[in-house]
Parts: sequence; C-alpha cells; structure tokens
Amino acid sequence: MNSQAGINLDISSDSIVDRVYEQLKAMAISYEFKPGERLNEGELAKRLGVSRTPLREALNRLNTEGFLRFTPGKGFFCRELDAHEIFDLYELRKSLEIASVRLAIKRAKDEDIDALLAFLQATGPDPGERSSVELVELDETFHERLMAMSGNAEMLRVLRNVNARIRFVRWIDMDRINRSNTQAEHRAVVEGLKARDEETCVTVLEKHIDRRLDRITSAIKEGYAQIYMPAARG
Amino acid sequence: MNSQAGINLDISSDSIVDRVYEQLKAMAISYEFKPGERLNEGELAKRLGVSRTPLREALNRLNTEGFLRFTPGKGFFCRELDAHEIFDLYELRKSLEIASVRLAIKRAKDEDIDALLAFLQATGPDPGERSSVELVELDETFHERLMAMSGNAEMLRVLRNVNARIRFVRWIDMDRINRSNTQAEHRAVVEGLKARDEETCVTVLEKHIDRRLDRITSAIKEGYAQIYMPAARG
DNA sequence: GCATTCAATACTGAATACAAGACTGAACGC
DNA sequence: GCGTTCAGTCTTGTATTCAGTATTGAATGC
Repeated sequence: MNSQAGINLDISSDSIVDRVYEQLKAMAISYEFKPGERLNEGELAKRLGVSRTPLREALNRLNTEGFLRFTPGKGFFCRELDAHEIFDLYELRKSLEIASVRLAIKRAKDEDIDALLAFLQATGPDPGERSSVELVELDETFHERLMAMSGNAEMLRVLRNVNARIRFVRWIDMDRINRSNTQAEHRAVVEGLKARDEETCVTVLEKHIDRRLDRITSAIKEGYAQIYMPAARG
Repeated sequence: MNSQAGINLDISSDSIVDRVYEQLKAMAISYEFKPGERLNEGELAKRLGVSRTPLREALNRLNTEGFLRFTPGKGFFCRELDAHEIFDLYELRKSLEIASVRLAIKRAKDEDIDALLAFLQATGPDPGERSSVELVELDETFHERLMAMSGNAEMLRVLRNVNARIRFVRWIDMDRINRSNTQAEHRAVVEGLKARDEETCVTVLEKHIDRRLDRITSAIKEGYAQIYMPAARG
C-alpha cells in the first residue's frame, strides 16, 4: 500500500510540447481565446515560435482534457462558456470530494491531517490582500490535499482536471466569497476528519461546495463580460 | 435544460487518427502490448500502415486517458497491470455511480426508466451463451444508461473512461460472475429508481460494485496469465 | 437585386526528412 | 576481470512539405 503522501501526478519536463501545452492551457483557462473561436494552427504556431506538429500534439491533449473542442476537418475551437457544463463539473467535483472524504476518514494518517491543519494555519490569516487568482490556488491546493488523503490517485487526477476547467469561473466567484467563512469551513472539515466524524465532514463539505454552486449562474454572466474585456489582462 | 437522453459523447469520424486511436485502444485494453513494454513508433506505424504523425496523435490521446504511459525522450509504454490503480478505478467508479443514482432519483424521467427496464428485459434471458466480452459490454451499457439519467454529461464522460480502463480485468472477472444475480441487482436498482427510493438504490448499487471489487486481486492474477497467453486471442 | 455556382485561397491532414538525444556494445584502462 | 568510456545505431522530437478539403468571394444568370 503506497502512502497518501506518495501520490504525485506531476510530470515535469521541458519539451516543446509540454511548454506549448502549458501555455495553451493557461490561455484556454483564462479564456484568452474567445468562446467558440476557431484556433488557426499556423498562426498559433508562428505566435508561439514552434511548428505545427508539437502544437497539434498539445492541442490534442487539451481536447481530450476538455479544454478545447475539436471538429474533424474544421480544427480546434475554444470551448463555449457553457453554464450547463460548468454546473456538471461542479456536481462532479462535489461527488468526488464527498466520496473521497469518506475514504479519508478511514485511511488518513494523523500526521497528514495535522500537516493539512498546519497548512490552513499558515495560509489562513490572509496577510494584506491576496488576489483572486491566489485565493483560488490556495483553495484548490487545500481540496487536492484533502483528496490525496483518500489515497485514491485516480480520483485526484479527475479532481485536478475538473479544477482546471472551472478555474476561470472560480476566479470571478472568489471575489465575492467570504474568505474567513471559507477558512472556517475548511478547518471544520479537517477537524471532523481528525475526529473521524463522517457526518460532520460530509455535511460541511456538501454545504461548502453547494454555496459556490449557487453563484455559478451569475458568475458566468460576469465571466462573459470579463472575457470581452482584454484590457483586464493586458 | 437538455434531456438526459440528449447526452451523447460519441464522436464518429473516419480520419486516420481516429481509426488508429481505436485500434490502439483496443490493443491497449486487451493488453496486446505487454505491461511495461515500450512501443516503437516506427514499427507500430509500419504495422498499422500509417505515418508516425497521426500515430503519435493517437498515442498522445491514449496517454492522457490513462491507457498508456509516456516518458519524454523515451517514448510510449504500455501501462503496468497495477492492482492499486485498478482498485482506485473501481473505487472511483463506485463513487460516481452512487452519486449519479442519487441525482437520477431526482431527475430521471419515468419514460427513460421504463426504457432501461425494457433494455434489461430484452437482454436478460441470456439466450444460449454470451461471451464474457459481450456480457461486459451489456453491463457497461446498463451502467452508462443509468448514469445518463443523472443528466450529468461530465460524470458520464469519466465513467466511460474508467470503464474502458478496467475492461480487461472485467472480462476475466465476468467469467465467474453469477449472471442471474447481476441481472436481479440491476433490476432492483432501476425499480428503486422508479420508486424514487434512494436508500434501496444506493445500497444495492454499493453492494453490487463491492462484490466485484472483492474479486479484483485474484482476477488480476489470472489477468497476468492471460496476457502472456497470446493463443487465446489469435 | 438575389441566389447559385465556380474558382481561388487558406487551412487542416498526413507524410517525409532531418536533427537531437538515448541506448548498446565493444574496446580500453585500471 | 570488472568498470568506464566512446562510437555507432536506433528512436524520438520537430520542422517542412505536399495533398486534400472547406470556405469565401466574385461573377453570372435568373
């Protein structure tokens, strides 16, 4: 049985494909491409300073991961900002997290739980002003570490994919979230985990995610506004 | 709100990449490649009668979907028959199915439920002898249709990926499954769904999947045997 | 004035060619 | 005899090229 801490899906490499992949993913996540826009391979390749071959490999990866859409004979398209899809992804995330915390209650090592508490402690006070992007990153890290304690690498893999795909919406969403509330809920989940109290964990987590789910519709509307204001990104 | 029946992730095309992708996936699923084996791109390309370019696109897809492993500078490798990974996938599947049936109870249309019952009726009697492969296919179809009734396309997408990755193990597993038992359990879930009885659905489904989970370890051992007996596949 | 068709252009799909890096085997030194 | 190093070969990584197809725009006919 491998340790929870041993789960690591990182693949670090510096090949051109990987670099292009990361660049494109960042672009796709931040909707630097307009929803529905077709991506011109030649132009993109020139812009990124690579040939079409590695570019297409990267585009294909992003397609299978759901960041882009591909139509044979037509090419790659930026995905639409589909409210239903975002909703589905949130629902998927909720299901995964609740299932994983149930597993974590049985499997998590006390030292890992304490480490997560320490992480919350360290990142909690919110010194000065954190950007929305940073807050989402911290939030994702917390939830991924929580899931890692389930010991299930496949669930973690899916969660990471989901998180990346809903990240843009969350950037907007995070602006209006009560940060200290979030912090308290996170702590409550981990405390519940430490006490091996399944009901508390599941209940808090469920509400915690549901609260965000409620705001999605309006967040998406704001999303559209932000997408069409390139000034915000420079 | 789009209909449950409207969910369709099929992308049918006849491009070389798609064809090669399907061929490779079939090969990967059936472990025609030996676990851990490195795939020689040039040789594979020649064997499949295509150039390396579309082959690599297909290989990349399979890598992101977890059917193959890729190491930069080294190439593509057949995934190991990892008991822990299979276990994780089963656990993921169980989590997804239980979550989705809860959603289906709220959302499924009676006509869709009846259609699924009809499907069970039609495929139930098991005329003559069905092969293990066919049984798995029927089983997957049932579970995917059940999940489609949750209305969540993303969960369905993940389930399909999971199913494909554990298919090989299930072929072996299915041999020793009590078919009429399975049939009865499937029916019980759908009946529970029709009655909007969450507890019944979840309980039956949980046991249904757990029962398979129990056999995985031994199934994997047999799997190794079958992998190294190419005669069985011709 | 509008629709339809044809041609030109541009883009994707795939193959080939070339470069860079990894592995293998032998030979040399310790 | 064993280890290390170097060279040759093989494989992957990327670019370029060519072919096929879709789209767009203009011109002609109704």
